[in-house]
Amino acid sequence: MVQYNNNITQILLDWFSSNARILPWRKNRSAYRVWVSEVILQQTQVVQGEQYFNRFVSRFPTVESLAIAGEHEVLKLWQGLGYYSRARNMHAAAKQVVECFDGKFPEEFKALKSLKGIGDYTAAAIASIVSAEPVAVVDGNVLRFISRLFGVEEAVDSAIGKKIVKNFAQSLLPKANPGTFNEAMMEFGALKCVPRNAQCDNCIFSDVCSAKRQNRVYDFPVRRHKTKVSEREMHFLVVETSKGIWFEKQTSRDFWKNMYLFPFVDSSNALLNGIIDKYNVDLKFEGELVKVCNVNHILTHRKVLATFWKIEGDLPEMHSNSILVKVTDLKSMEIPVPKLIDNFLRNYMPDMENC
DNA sequence: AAGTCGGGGTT
DNA sequence: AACCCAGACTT
Repeated sequence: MVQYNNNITQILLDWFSSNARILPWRKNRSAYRVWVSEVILQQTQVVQGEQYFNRFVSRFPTVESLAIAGEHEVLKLWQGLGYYSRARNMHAAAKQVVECFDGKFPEEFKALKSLKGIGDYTAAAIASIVSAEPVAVVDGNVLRFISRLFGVEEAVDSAIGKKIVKNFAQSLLPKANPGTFNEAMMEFGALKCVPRNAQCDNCIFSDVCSAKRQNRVYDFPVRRHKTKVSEREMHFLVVETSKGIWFEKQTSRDFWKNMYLFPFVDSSNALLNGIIDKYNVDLKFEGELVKVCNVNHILTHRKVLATFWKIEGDLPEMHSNSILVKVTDLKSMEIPVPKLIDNFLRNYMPDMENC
């Protein structure tokens, strides 16, 4: 078995040495840069994350520069990438590094896990790649690759199933350059051992792969969890005042936390009074309430049924979470907004300029 | 252990 | 439509 595993390890390393993609975080390596790349790539594909990585390290080349930035600027750089808690946690972690680690980014698994937003996967990735700590990573690619290779029948979205995969991955991990091997497993899962239309013909593991030998490649990885998608009605009010459009920062436990939205309520019944009550503002409106459009915005666990309304008015007093943005500044504004709002601004605000 | 959190791509 | 992506946090 040991010899068997050594062969698998070496075959994968050989494959990686001639098939590794050239990616921006694979040069000028540092714990900081690897950290940025790993967090961006959480639940995010490489092609989507690449440009975000370049912009992020260009604006924040060091952990200190990130720590002293304002959160809204960090979120603005993250805009469009989703899972915005990653950006908020990174900002908090940067401050932790400055305060608790004297500004030097930690490189050991245990220390890394003490930072906000760094769990088992990210700590193992950074520790193995930067300081050659022999800890195996388990991400979506590894779950698929290992569960197929060894025919893991246990559900990988259970604690026991994940542990089984982790143990297999750890058993394959070489003591020399464990980070390279971790990257190789993920690269193989991303390029060859893909979810559908896996490239099993001429696969370098076709003779040893349990799933392939059983002709059950797509039975793995076993998952039991099925995602439930709930619907959520949101009625946004676009208030055009003489000083600009009214935006509100999401501060509740609701999603899109700390991003900016138009003020909204869940029901169109008594919309204006609902807004006035919810945000406790003295909104002086004039003219008619006009429905601009309906938009169905699909998220992973939610279907947002959005309706955008507009009205002209004025806000005599504003609280700290309110902001007015001039119509002419909308396209270059500094406040972070989710994709739903960004799409609305790009698709419908030109019409409003003509109103 | 289960629920929550975005957005884009593939099939 | 359903599933997946270099997952982590809260309850």
